[in-house]
Amino acid sequence: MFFLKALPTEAMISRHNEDLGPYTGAEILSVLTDLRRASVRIRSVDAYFASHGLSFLKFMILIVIDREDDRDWLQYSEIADRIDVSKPVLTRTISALVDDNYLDVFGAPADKRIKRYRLTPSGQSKLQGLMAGYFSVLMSEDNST
Amino acid sequence: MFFLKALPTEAMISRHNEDLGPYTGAEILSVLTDLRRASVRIRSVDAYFASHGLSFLKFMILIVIDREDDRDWLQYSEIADRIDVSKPVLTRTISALVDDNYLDVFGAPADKRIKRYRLTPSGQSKLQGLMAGYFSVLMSEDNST
DNA sequence: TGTATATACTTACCATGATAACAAATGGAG
DNA sequence: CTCCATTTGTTATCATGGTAAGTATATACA
Repeated sequence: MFFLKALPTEAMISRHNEDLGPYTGAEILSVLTDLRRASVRIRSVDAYFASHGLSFLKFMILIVIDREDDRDWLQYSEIADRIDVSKPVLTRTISALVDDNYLDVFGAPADKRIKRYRLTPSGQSKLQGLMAGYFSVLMSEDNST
Repeated sequence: MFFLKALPTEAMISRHNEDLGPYTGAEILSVLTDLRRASVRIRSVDAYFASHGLSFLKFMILIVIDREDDRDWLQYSEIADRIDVSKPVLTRTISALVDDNYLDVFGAPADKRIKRYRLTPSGQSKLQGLMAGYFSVLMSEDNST
């Protein structure tokens, strides 16, 4: 995600008077400000995971498996149910995690279509090593600009 | 941007006690909730522009040129100064806008390196036609999920 | 039992973001 | 004037998001 470096002023927004509908320039500016703040935060988080050889999505996949209480695995469709990303992207990203030895695949005895995934020891320690930094980056206010 | 369909509960977060640093589970959940809301909003905005044959970035480029008070054009480096996107992406996206006849290119007499861009009449009317819907989509709360 | 439908996951292809490295033109120091 | 640093914008290549359509297996029902 990218964004405007300088948000419009309230005056600039209000110039579009005819198009504002029921909203005031101040309300719109407030939403834009929130969006920009979020987009900066998302960038920091992405950069954090990239600097550790992962992506946010890869981290998400690891964490939803790890988070499961009664089992140490999830199958593809369960991961898809928990993360709002397209299936082809999920397939590709899970494959990369398997290639990197963070996940193990195994089948379901009763249904040959199903693939199940479990964290490897390497995946577990990778995930543990990322958590503190993740919370720290997630919560840190933007200092750039 | 994608995101978790169901955010972690505060209890799940608090389970990472050792890694939370100075933050409480509730504070972290609040930031995650904001991020998720922003990511949903960004998706709506992207979908709005996509349904009109543009992208948010293309819209941004048009609007920063349109917004200029004293001139009806900006040169490449000025656009780059106003939008926080990489230069190759900007080059590619501006080219697409020129190909679609929303922008005109012209040179600077004194410096052969410079390229300047101006909205075509088609670009102007496209932009005008998008504003009301943009504000509406931007401000609408999420109804899905 | 055999055929249609549904489920689980993949393949092919495209859009749009990034970085690294480059070419062309300008401008300043000697 | 010449050479070097700077400015302006592009090319090449990759990462990661999406949709449409496909394969393989399971299931339902006549």
